[in-house]
Amino acid sequence: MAVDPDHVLRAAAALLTRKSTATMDEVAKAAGISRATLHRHFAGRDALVRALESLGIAECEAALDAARLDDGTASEAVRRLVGAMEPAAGLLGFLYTENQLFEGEAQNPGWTLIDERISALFRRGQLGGEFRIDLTPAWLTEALYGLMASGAWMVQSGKGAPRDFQHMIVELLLGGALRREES
Amino acid sequence: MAVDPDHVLRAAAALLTRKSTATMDEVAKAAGISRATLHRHFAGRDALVRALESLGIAECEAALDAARLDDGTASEAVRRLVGAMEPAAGLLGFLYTENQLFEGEAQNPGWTLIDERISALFRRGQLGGEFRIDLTPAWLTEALYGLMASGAWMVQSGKGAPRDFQHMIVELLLGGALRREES
DNA sequence: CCACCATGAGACATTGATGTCTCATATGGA
DNA sequence: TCCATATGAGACATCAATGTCTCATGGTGG
Repeated sequence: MAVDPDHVLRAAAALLTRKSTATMDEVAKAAGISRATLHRHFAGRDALVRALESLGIAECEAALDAARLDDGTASEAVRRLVGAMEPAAGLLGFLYTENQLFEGEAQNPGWTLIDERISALFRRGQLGGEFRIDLTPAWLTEALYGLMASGAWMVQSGKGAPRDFQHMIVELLLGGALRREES
Repeated sequence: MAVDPDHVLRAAAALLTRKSTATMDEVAKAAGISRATLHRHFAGRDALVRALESLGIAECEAALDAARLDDGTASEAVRRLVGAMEPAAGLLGFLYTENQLFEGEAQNPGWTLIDERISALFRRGQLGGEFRIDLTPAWLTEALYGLMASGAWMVQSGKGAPRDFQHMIVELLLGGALRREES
């Protein structure tokens, strides 16, 4: 009888990931509940998006924890991170574009934390001589987001296989497109 | 007296790039004309977006032509392409996200042409032994879009300098984050 | 079995954007 | 100068989404 708010959020995320302009009615249908009930749990579209943002932040942090960014080489950590974030990639893409609208409003500080943890990973790789130093950690972080969004889009549109997601992103992000002799 | 439709389009592109949900009223104000006049030139929001899409396609094709993708090494061609597309990167980012809404409707065939030209460039690099072959041209193309969108976002939000745009994208796309002995 | 409570369905007003219309004005050309 | 045309300003109806409300229902716990 009782609606599971988490299930509703996941359904909303799945729908809004594909169609970011879906109405509350469509979200409710996607979650298998009525619009009235949806509105009882989330006071409005803003509240829903904020809840999705919190969910996205939580999943990112869980992925960051699971990836153990301080263990092993930075490259291995990046690979683990991409793999751990794959399930949340679609949601991340939605929030990534959606947050550009919140111009005036303050950005959720959770993102800053996440940015800093990922930037720290790239910085660790640079200090350890593993990563090149002419690309800033901030850019590498942003590029990781962009590549994950592109990867999620490719998988979602059927242009790429889900099993290639991690490989595509990590290989391009770390190795680049150029063919190397040594490898 | 006569309104320059191209000027209106550029103003609309500049605004919608920053705020993709801007109303027709805001677009009109940004272009310095009244909403009535805006509506006289573009029969509605759909028509406006379609016109922007045509503009984006035209600018992309112009950039592709200017970059002379068949000349020199593929790497050099990629570098020229990114530089040539930089002015249109913001508009591209807008259309890239906006077009995800056109689910049912057919995608403008112009994009397919552009995709194919860029894919062909990456394929040329692979056949010439310049690019690695474990990353598909389709993925490299998509990644290029994603990185350009991220780069445009960084520049636009003030987190990155415009003069670094081309370098950031090309170096990451081609060389990757890993430090190389040979270079 | 009964009371309770969450839900579903739908009506309703509100809001914001849109598209259309009219009219006054100003600009440019004949 | 005079006319044609494009524009600006604003009124107006329409539409879609939203938020709120009521009421009936069905499942659950006591």
